Amino acid sequence: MTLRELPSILHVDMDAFFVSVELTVRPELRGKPVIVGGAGNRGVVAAASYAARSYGVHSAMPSTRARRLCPNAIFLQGNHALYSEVSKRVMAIFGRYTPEIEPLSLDEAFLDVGGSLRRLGTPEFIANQIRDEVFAKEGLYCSVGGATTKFLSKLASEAAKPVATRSGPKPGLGVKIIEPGTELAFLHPQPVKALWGVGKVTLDKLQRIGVETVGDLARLPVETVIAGVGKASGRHLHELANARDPRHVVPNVASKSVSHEETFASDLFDRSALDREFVRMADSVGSRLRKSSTAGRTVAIKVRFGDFTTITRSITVSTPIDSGSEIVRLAKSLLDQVDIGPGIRLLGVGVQSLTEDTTRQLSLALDEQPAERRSEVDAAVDSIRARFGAGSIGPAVLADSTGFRVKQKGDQPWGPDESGPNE
DNA sequence: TCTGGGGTCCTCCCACAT
DNA sequence: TCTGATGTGGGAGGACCC
Repeated sequence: MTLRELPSILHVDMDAFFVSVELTVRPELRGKPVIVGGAGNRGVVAAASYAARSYGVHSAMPSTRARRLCPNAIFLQGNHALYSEVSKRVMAIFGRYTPEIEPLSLDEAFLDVGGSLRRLGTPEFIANQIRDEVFAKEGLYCSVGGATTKFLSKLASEAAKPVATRSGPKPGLGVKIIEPGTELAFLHPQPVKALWGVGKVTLDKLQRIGVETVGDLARLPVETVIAGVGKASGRHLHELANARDPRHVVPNVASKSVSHEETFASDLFDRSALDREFVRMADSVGSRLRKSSTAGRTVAIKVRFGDFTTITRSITVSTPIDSGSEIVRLAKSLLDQVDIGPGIRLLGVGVQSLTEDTTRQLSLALDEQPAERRSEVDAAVDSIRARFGAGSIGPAVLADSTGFRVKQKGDQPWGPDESGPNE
């Protein structure tokens, strides 16, 4: 086998990442059922220790249910900034093995080590080195999968993970490499739910045409799959089921949107309260856009009512914007068209159609602050925050006795706490 | 059971331009 | 000038991912 044919795409997945990071700073919780997530009635589980998982708790589960399943679970609110910092250090470790890194989230990434094989050794050797180094430097375990395609390497890392059983966690392989020629033997017995892109709805559709395993799907004519689940998804899933996945590892993928949304501890009925939330969220979105030197032309709002029905409204303008006040103005105009009578459970605002062109439109409206003046103000605010912290300055409407209650990414990541409405 | 937050991508519909 | 086909962009909703 030549170097080119080796399974050089690795997928590295941290094991129970958020919980494991917490345990490095709170070792007294080791072995206990620990849950990172929203502890309030509207919260969800973001990560569960293997001890908690043995009670049936898993991520994305409503916290109320998790508490019922595991009454002695220890809930931690989570520390997004810390996880983000640890994640950066872990990614830097990956960088010692290859520059071709595509992070998927804080706790997982694809690595193409094809260019490092001659220097460092086989994919399996590199995978083991990465595991050892991450554990030695950060005290965290990860599972690594290797294959000739991204999708298979992801499935392989899944197969290498520890498993929670009633009698406690069972260690996994740690590293699983799918050798060329054995792909279909590995893939076809798996449940079709294992395919990337098969969720509840698609699973129902596939089951209706008699598909239970990946092998079942692979053996069907592609036209049958397309008739069952639609064109794009049908073609894509059929390719994956036959172990064909041409996607490459792409480092530095630019974001396509920036948004902030929040579920309130109790539904809001008051438009002025919702407007204040918009100011807070838009301030955060604008600040993140400017930090990444991007701006966007489309402002979208998301509204979820008390009965969980969700609507979105959006508006596209001719010139990219990155200023909180402009985002608020457009978001409010969108919300004005919505009947808030039933009560609002969640409110969100985001900016899409991002571009690096932050050229500003000169304002023609007499009652508005000119755009060029606004950008000077934003720049001043950004530099004050960089020096004195996020809460040192903000829109006047957000001021209280303790400073400015500005929003930052990950402030309230897994639902509102128990302390009542977010006011 | 009762459902978070931050994203991406797809589909459908509509308006408009060619 | 009218009509239909086609492409494109915007808007909305939904599925899915971690």
